Amino acid sequence: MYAEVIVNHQFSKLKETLTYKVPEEMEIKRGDLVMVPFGKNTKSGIILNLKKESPTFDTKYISETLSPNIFLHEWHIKLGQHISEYYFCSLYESLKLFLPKSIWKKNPTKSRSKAPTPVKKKEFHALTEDQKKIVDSIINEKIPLSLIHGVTGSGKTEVYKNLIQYAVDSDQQALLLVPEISLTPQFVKYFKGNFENLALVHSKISEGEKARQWKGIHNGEISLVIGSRSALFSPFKNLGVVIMDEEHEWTYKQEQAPRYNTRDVLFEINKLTNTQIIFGSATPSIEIMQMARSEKIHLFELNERVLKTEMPKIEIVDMREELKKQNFTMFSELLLEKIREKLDRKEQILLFLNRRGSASATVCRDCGEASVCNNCESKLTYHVSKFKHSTLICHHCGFITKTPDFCPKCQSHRIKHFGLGTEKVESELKKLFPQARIARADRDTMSMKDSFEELHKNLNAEEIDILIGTQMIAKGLDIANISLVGVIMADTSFHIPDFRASERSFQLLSQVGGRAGRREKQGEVIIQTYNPNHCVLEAVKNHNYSTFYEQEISAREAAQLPPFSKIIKLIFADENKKLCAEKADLLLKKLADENHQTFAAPALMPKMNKKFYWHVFVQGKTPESVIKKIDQELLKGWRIDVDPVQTV
DNA sequence: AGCACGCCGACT
DNA sequence: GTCGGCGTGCTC
Repeated sequence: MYAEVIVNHQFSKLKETLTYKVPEEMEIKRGDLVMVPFGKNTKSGIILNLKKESPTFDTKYISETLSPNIFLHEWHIKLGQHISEYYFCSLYESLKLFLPKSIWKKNPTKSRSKAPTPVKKKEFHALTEDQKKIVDSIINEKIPLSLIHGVTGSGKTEVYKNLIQYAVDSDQQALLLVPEISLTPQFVKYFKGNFENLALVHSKISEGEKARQWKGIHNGEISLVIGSRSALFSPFKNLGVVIMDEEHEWTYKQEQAPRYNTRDVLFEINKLTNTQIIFGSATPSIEIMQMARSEKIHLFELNERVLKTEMPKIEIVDMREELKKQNFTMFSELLLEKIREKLDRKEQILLFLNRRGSASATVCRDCGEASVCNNCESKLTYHVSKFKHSTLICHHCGFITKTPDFCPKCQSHRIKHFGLGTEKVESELKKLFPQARIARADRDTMSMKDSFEELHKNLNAEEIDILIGTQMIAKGLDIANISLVGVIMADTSFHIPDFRASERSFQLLSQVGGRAGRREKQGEVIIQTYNPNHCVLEAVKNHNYSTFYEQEISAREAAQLPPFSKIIKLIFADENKKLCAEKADLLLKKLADENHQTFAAPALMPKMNKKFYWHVFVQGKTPESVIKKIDQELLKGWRIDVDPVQTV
């Protein structure tokens, strides 16, 4: 008996599967994990097929097998094959997604499994009529793919819980996907009372624990997995339902090879296993809403908040008018007035600015020289309070330097810091409201693992009056006493030259706004901007996803952008600037195809970490066919990003 | 990517 | 004859 084994070798000339002899006494089946001799070493491999015929060349024997207990199910292999074809990676690379490194270790991990502590099941909240309708139809009509479009606070989580409960009760496994690790603890807390055999799966879990979880999920002991996108590849034995919360989040796209998109992998899982898939979001991606509107997936709407509270009242403030009123600060009169009012009423305030640091540009006022990072060719950000001395930090590579006392070019002492960031907002606020307890949440203050949970705790205990933060405070905060959200400058995300800039802005602003007035108090949102007539702001103000969607989808159709076409982005990076441009030019010439648009451009951030970046785009109905025609030699060194989430 | 193999020149 | 330098090609 011979076996075709998917081996982790990196020789492009060699086939992906190598043929090995199966020893007489060894029991092997498709999907089994084995160790095989390769050259002088032993490599790990996965059995793809078995066959009787002897090949024409010499073969070696499989040296050992990790099975029978550890193996991949048929749908894992099928999914791996799909991913490898669709995302242009090797079979081993795609199947590796299912296999934590620790699974290959021979010594069986000591089962440190705590005996499942039987918990008294918490009472389920009674579902509202709307919630119940959704749960019932998904279960009774066995709807394969659904999108729940529900406003913030409409109780999507309770719907998820009921769907998961149903799957678990019918002896199936369930998967709940969340966009970020920092959001998992609160979900775990929420679900722990009801589901004992729960595993929390994400990339930061230790290798030993991963192996233990793997076995538990594989043999069916674990019935609910909560995790980030990598949890998709848990070895479920009998998966009944997958819920993908906050469907629109970009973190669902993997940015290293294989560059898969969670949403699209779920469609494939549904095809392969009939698992029911439920997407949930208050601001669904344009792509998924288009599928819902064209009835490729079922659409459910939850338009009312469970507690019947009103949606927050949103006001747009034109900052140009503030300038005319001689107000040169970053706070409009209205925002200051509201902050005072809320502080008086002992209510909490959230201020949002999607930029950290104190100033985004440092310029010499005599010669105009600006501080630029040598590794990245981008401007350095001025930080005052991060270290003992004020510093200039590169937000791309982490380069840090002391703020110069004089201009390195002309020795002038007249150095000015322009622009603003969260750190600056914090220091200004402290001057204006010295009595208020002010906290800041951005990558500079939240380095520690559980600071987010601690922040949540402090906010709940009302130990913070004003929280200022970057997009990390936009989601996940559910604080009863927050009644005011202020967006310091909404414009930061409008002008990014990406066709999804509007969509992203809409989602971000809606999400931040949703932090206000989540309980009985009426929430208020103040959005400061220099573009008060921007169509995104209009839609955000009126909580009107539909008008935003209509506008956006027709713009996409007119420009034949996704979902009306497909984009593949090819990336080349090298320390040699000229080589990048040449490579791009060469590839572009070969890719030329009358049915597809192709173009090349340096990346928006043309140099990062000493390397220059160039992009080549292929756009059309079937861009993959154009790429498949190109010979491998030419694609050497290029990274391929199918359905890129960023096109700059 | 290593590593063996083999072909050729230099040297005891 | 034989030692070693490096170019070539193989890894089931």
